[in-house]
Amino acid sequence: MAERRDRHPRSGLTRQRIVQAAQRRFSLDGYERTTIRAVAADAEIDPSMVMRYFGSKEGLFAAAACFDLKLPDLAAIPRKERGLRLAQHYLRLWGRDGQGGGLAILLRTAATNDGAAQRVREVFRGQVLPVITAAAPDAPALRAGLIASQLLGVAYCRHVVRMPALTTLDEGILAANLGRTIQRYLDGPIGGG
Amino acid sequence: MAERRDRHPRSGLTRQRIVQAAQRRFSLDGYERTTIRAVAADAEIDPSMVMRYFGSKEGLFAAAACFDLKLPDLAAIPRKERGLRLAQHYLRLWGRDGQGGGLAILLRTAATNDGAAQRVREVFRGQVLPVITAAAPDAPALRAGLIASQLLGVAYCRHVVRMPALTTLDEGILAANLGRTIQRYLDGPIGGG
DNA sequence: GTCTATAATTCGATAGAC
DNA sequence: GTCTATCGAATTATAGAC
Repeated sequence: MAERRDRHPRSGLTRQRIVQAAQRRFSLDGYERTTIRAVAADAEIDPSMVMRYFGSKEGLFAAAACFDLKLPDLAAIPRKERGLRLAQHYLRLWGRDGQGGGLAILLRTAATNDGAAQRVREVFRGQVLPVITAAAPDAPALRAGLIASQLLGVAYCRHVVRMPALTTLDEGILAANLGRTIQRYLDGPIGGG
Repeated sequence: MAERRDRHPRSGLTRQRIVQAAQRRFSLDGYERTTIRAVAADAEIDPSMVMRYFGSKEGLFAAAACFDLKLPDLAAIPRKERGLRLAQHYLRLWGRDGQGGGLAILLRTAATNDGAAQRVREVFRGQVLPVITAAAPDAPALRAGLIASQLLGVAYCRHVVRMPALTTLDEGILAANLGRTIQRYLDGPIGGG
């Protein structure tokens, strides 16, 4: 169904370019400052085409903001290495472009858009929590919440606020420190004492 | 100079009410979604008064977003208690209203406003970094950066995204876990190994 | 499928009466 | 000091020609 080039151009390519441009804009500017006009200009098509394909600005955002953390199965990783591996996976996910394959969209947009904040909660509940629960059946929500707070905080400092103390940091050193923290959140003592 | 009530009302009270309303709006809605009209409505005055007092929307934001972390002097705290004390101080700063005495303004607004992001960097450089440097002269920027990432991440998850895993959490347990993490970021091994 | 033109809002900012 | 009225610009969204 994706092979036919006769008759209608099938619009798949245009749609893809709009989504890519939208991801760039949303991740750099957030929801309200991103305009359909700017997205259309980036995609080199007419603004009204965006409306035709996605109905509204919210529809465009929904199409641009579906993401997958691709978290590894912790059961397949030696117990003592899980923290470091999670940290490395997370940092690699963000890559060097600072967009995190689109993760910056949620991180930035969730600050002012309720729909995006809900998406972040869904990603946590649907992707992070199950993985942590499988590895640490006791108090998984607490452990997962602590891990999420540390990892989201790192992304916030590096890619949203762009603190020099974090952006100029060697990624190996950062991974090692985050790894130790996450390791303790994973299997360390967690109770009130 | 604050005693005279004759002649002009001196405007101090009106100004104060505008700033309070602006802090509420900015912290709840972020920068772009906050309108001067809405701030004026909350303050129960005319929108044009906001312009008269603060010149522009940016001027209003600048007046509403000057904050002080009031960090304690770590030298006066026993070495082993510093992490926990910092965590407790930070959580208390946010209080139970979830606005953090205005801290939510920066946290939320920095996501889409460059000026606010710069403010956050200044708060880090001017308030956090010096305190950490005094307590941990080796690699203070790295240690301070890690601490900031964990604490900003907690605030982001609790008060911006409102993750249930963090919002329903007992504050004592949260403080204990953050305290241990910060303590290691403060005086633990930090290098690449 | 693509683009032009424009409707309908909304907002920041200004001018000026009182 | 305070408020009414309004300008000018920008935005989302729609209607319709090609």
